[in-house]
Amino acid sequence: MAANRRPDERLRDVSRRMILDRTAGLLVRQGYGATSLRDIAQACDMKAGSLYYHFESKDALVEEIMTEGVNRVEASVLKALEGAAGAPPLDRIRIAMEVHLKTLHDKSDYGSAHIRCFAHVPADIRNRLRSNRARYEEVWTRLLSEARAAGEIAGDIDLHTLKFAIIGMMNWTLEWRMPSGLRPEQMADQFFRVTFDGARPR
Amino acid sequence: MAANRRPDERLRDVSRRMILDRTAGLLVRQGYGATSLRDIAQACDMKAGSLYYHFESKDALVEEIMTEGVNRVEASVLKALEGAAGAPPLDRIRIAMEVHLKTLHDKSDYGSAHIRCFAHVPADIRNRLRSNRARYEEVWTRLLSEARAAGEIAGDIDLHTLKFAIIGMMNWTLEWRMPSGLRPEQMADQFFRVTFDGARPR
DNA sequence: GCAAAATTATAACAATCGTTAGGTAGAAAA
DNA sequence: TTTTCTACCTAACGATTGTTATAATTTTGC
Repeated sequence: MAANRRPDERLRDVSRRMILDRTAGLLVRQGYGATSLRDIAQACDMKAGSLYYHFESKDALVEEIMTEGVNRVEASVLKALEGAAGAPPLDRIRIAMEVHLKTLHDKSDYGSAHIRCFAHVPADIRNRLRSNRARYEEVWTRLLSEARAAGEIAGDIDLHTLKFAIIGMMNWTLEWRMPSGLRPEQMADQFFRVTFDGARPR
Repeated sequence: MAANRRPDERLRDVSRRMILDRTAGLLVRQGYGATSLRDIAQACDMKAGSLYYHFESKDALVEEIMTEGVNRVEASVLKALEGAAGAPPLDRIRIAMEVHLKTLHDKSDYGSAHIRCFAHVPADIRNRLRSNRARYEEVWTRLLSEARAAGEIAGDIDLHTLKFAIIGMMNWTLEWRMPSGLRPEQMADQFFRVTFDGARPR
């Protein structure tokens, strides 16, 4: 297969990226256990054995996808926050929400694969992924701490719970099945409004 | 194995319940794909073939657990709501939150198994489970509609999004790994406060 | 165009999967 | 006691799993 590719990138890299991309899609739709190497190979127009030229094992392939899943979200959020360095804490939080949701719902499946498969992946992988998760969660811990320091969060709100509430409602959007038609920016807007202003009329 | 049992319940029922209970635990911890019938049998001090005396197939066993998962949560919530029939809409929502969280975090694993495994279970099972989910979600749709009718929810809040936000943050508590030490009632309290009053100081 | 290197295919392996048929031990019923 | 039924076991089945060694095929460098 002679795919179009820039002369400076090796076929190796193209195939490797394709395998990662398509496997991520299968992981999201079928889960870790139900996605066999033969499924993956078929999705890549290859044979199962050939995958071992690119990856040491199925688990190594899956782990790379899931690690990249968190890393992509974190990188997007951090980049957006750099662009809003001096902004008020609550604005920064709203931006982080929007970027998190946008990244989760873009056409790539890395972030979704991480969220969907985390609980079902072998224990040793899961343990290594935990540190990734923890590192990204610290971004939110920091955002919320800054908002509190600025007096923007009431004293009786537990920041730890608030962090999980925000992350939880965002990640759960992957379970939305209906044709909600809501775009990530609109979700972020609603989520921000609910979380900080409250659903009650003021 | 002659376990203690009331004379009017057959050993059949006891074993069946034990299989359901322990399989639910395995599903939560390992996922659908990684939980084999031999795993299940071992957890029940039985052999794999014997499971077919009680269940028609692995999928029938799993489906029963996951169906019961939603049904238990729904039944608990509905019962609690009956007990608070005349209460203000927002109080009823707070009660529903508390019971939902309590049921998810009690010692049985049916609800958690449903949430954890839904995305990875065979498609035909998932399709049948969808109607269960939908029926329970209607409880929340109704709760929120009543609150809006009572003027307790601001006009620019999308009820559909709010519903998923609440359910999402509650179900995501299953992913909390840390020793948060927070009891379900405290989670419910925090979630209710954030969702309806907002994290901002008033 | 030719040799070397890079990439994929082939074909099998041991292990494990869900499932089934037939057998067995013990309790209940007669 | 004898018979019947209940609950489980044994042992295997075909299919599928991740994985590997080896062979075939492209692609690249000269």
